[in-house]
Amino acid sequence: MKVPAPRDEAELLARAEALAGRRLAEVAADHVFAVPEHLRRHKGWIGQLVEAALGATAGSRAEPDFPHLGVELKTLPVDETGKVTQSTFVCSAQLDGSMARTWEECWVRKKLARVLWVPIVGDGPPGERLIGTPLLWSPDPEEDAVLRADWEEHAHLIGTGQLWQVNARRGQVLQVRPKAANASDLTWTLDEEGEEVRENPRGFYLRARFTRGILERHFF
DNA sequence: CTTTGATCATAC
DNA sequence: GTATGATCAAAG
Repeated sequence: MKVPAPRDEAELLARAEALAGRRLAEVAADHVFAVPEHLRRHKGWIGQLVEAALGATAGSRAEPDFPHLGVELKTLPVDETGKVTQSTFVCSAQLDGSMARTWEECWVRKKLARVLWVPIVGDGPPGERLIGTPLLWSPDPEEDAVLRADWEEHAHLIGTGQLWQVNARRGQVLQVRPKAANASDLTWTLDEEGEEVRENPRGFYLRARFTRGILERHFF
């Protein structure tokens, strides 16, 4: 079943709400997706399935899932009580000096400007997991402020060649972690002297605490 | 139980 | 190599 792109936010949200309560195996059957026994070798399976079910324009392009709506789709793994259990990847970090200089123009802020969060309940076999109640969200002023503070700290260190000081312990809600096929995957970055050196690619992630707070504030 | 650092699949 | 989609698994 091929789903056309949603016309507007209301249609997108309505579709997502219609999926709530369904098992992933049912949704997969509708869209001719094979259901893996576990996600060990299929880590992006849930996200891709939900994209198909909602009519996202799939692909590896650097734009929102719904370009005409400016909406990004993120699945959120939660336990039976609705608590988010994992961090959420936002975007990769530009280590080569081409990173945005201000929060206003950075990728993190653009990506998080409008997000459709779709909770996925359970950690058992993927097909048995349930789709939860979706939430169409934008950061409120407090959330934007804390994200900005974290981003500016990371951006400053990366921009001044101090990547070695950046690890996952930094950032209240936005952290920087490896993002690669494996630890031997290297990209170029600049050290403190401006010399090109090889480093592991990194990405920006939202701590589970942050996304947990978003769901709690809206549903409890 | 939670978090950090590492890893998996796929398209281009 | 870059991007998309994330979860795994060891360590705290």
